Amino acid sequence: MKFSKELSAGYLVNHMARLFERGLAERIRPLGLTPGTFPALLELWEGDGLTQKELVERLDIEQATMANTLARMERDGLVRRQKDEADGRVQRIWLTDHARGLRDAAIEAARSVNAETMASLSAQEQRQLVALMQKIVYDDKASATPTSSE
Amino acid sequence: MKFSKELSAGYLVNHMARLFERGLAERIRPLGLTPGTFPALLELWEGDGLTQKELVERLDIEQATMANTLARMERDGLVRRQKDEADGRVQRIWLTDHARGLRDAAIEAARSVNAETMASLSAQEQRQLVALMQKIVYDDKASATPTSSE
DNA sequence: AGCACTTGCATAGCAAGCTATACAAGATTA
DNA sequence: TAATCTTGTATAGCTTGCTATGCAAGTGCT
Repeated sequence: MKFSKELSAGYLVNHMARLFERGLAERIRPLGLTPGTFPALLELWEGDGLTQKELVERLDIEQATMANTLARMERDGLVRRQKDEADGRVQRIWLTDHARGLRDAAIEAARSVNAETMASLSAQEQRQLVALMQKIVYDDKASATPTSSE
Repeated sequence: MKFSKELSAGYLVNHMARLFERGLAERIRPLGLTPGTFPALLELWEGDGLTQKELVERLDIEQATMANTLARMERDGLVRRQKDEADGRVQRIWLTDHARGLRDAAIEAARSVNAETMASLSAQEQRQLVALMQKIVYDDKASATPTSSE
């Protein structure tokens, strides 16, 4: 029974994800950011005051992972967590001015990482790749929310 | 300046890699395996007695990461490390009988994860995706050995 | 032989993912 | 109202990635 890593989607996607993450880490390090905070920052830059639960749902990250990421972000002066006065369990997440100020440079960094890491593909191939990945990521999530059971 | 995570290759590839990894973890847990050992196992199943350095080069993993992964694999009875008698610095990695016996089931698990995670794509789209990822992963490595600049 | 340089691996320490579990605040219900 | 269930976060402990650093074993030079 043969199995070639060069043909395995799982193997390739892991390797590819590491390439992107290394590139991003390198580029946002000067900003004092790390890759793990990026998804949360993207959401919060769109509009903060979200709860942890909202972030978890939007990013498909485990709650415990998000709690830790937010703790690091707070430690590093990127967010503040404020108790919701209506519901004492809820912590709403607010960006600091500092985090707000990093937005443009961070997004420019992400753009350039995307461009460089995909430089071996033509523009059309890049669009194809993105479209295929979207199908997997979003269809997969949909099928994880069954209509009948649960 | 807009930036949509749904269109960002870096964001998508990270998300997709987590989907594959979760699927694989679930399926190989009954075998006592974890996803991080998989690349090394694939190489060693092809032929063991490799050095740590050889694994590092073939898998594009940092040396320290590989050292830790191999230590866990040894702890879990998957490999043995034996000093090379020609060169006292080198540790050659040998699979245990137990690890050898896991091969078929593990590869079957990987195959089924690949199939299920990509189930929202047609067979042709799956081939396309793999081809595009190969271009990025292997061209990228090539271009990291520049001929002229940098 | 003795010195510095290189090479192969290990260790420390951190980020970011996961599961399992704890716990306090709300909601429900007998 | 009191007991129980649910919900939102936090914490513990693990894996897997990374950088930086240490160190012992080879290699080369003089």
